[in-house]
Amino acid sequence: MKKNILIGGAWPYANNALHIGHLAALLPGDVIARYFRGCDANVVYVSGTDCHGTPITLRAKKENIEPITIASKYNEEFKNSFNSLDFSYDFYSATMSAEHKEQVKLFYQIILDNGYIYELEEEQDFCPKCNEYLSDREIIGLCPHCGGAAQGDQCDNCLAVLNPNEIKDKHCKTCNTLTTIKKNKHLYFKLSAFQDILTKFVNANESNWRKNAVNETKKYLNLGLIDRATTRQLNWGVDVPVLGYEDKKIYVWIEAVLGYLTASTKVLKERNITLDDFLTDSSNLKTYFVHGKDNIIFHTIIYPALLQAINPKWQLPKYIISCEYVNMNDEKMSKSKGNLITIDDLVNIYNKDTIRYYMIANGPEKKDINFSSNDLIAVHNKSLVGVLGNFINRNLSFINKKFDGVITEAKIDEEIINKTKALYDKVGSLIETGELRSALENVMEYATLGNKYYDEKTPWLQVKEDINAFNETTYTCVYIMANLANLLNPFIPTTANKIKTMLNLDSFKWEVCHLKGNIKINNIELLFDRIDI
RNA sequence: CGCGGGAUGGAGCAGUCCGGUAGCUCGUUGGGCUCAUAACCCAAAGGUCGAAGGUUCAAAUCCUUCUCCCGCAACCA
Repeated sequence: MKKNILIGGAWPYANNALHIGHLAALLPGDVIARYFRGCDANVVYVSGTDCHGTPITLRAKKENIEPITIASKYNEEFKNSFNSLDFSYDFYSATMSAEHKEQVKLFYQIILDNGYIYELEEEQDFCPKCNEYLSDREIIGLCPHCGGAAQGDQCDNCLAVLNPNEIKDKHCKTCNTLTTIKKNKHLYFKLSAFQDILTKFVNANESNWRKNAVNETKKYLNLGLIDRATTRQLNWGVDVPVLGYEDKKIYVWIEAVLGYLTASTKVLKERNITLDDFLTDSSNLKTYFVHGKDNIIFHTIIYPALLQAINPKWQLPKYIISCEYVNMNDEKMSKSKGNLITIDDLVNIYNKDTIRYYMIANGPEKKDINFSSNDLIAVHNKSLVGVLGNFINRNLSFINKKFDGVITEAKIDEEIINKTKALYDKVGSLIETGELRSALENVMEYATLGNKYYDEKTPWLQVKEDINAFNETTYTCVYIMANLANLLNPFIPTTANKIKTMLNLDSFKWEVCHLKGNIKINNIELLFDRIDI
């Protein structure tokens, strides 16, 4: 029976271009997806654009355009950016799509029917001039502690975290009118009902989650979960399927994470599998969620609680692959500092596999990393040109010159065969646990081994003295190349494909590639060009 | 006591969860090779793993205390 694998990449928010931080956070998902496809698993790799929410509506208001214009623009941009780096989503969705909205409403109804949503009337800030209820971030006022300017739930002056109700002298951020208080009703999700089950859930998965995810989740659980509003006073989002809530929408963080389910449903439908079967069959299913550290609790608390509320039999996230941050020269990346590098910036300058390689080999798996283009170039020249590219090129160009591109079948070195077999297991299990840096490092050591082997055997002498020995050396090296292609495919697929094409070999499998017969090399090309600074 | 992250040869980092001869890349020095994109291979020098205590046969790794550095409006992985 085929393994079922669900991989959810975080849904980028349609308000700014994708940058290298997104890349670092999301790329592991693609590596894992490609790996499991190589293992012949039933992989469902989904993501999409998060289109709703307050920031987009505020921006639309400011620029005097419709929110959908902004969301559509970024949605198209995101798709192009992901494509340019070979992301292999089975489906890349968008929360503004009709399918998503419809299905979210159904899920909402189920949660409601299961008794996890209740109505609460409370007082909310209201701007009489705009005639609108105001969210925290639409309010400016004075800090009750220091008297400084406070925005939303935080004081800019003394950095205190405030209860929005205690802010003094509140004004509407848009029109600066003094706010009034008006009663408003919202629908709340009984998150607190899941305190125990989520606590057990974290403890049970501690070894499969990144450390930051475990710590962050426990922190929130220790504070005690509190119920959260599922509705927002907005006109851009998913309708609330309840009478009397026509002027509100479902809160983004409730609706967006359900995108994993709505997008998966679409993929599974094409394969004639129901979402229910897929998620219920826990012994055969592994689920991965891939995102940045600021997204942790939405994937370890909110989403699991929603799943439980919909169907307690469904598997909760098994692997949480939550990364740390990418900094620029020790400074936090930010738009206002102007040190933000977008994915498109990178793709315009560098080979896509160089970018993928660098972001995996130096990814922020356990702590923040510093990005610098000099570092990227150094890694490119050292690892991709010097080790990988050189190993393949020195072999093939020699064969091309001396033997017109024909590699004669010969005995493959036993020791190399054994090492190769072991490598698939080792790298495979590292990928499965999300340790991609280490996985890739192991693969590259294999290429280094190739160079070492070549030097020790001195085929340039063997060719004159002992043609049998020469053929064995060369055939063994080609064997290493063929397996390198397999092993590298999850990480740098374009390059892996080039290797296979040069060797006239076909598809990728996560298993030892045995060679047979003579091999005719296709016209060889350099895998990577050296970058001179 | 606000929260979080960090401190490992000259530089940048891995190893810390699951204790067992301190590892990688760059740089430096010397050697090898000439198949290869001044690429590749070998070797040497260089660290009491921020400090102090503790646990242990054994600590960079576990526990306690301390010092120093960095991030924490918004955008945002």
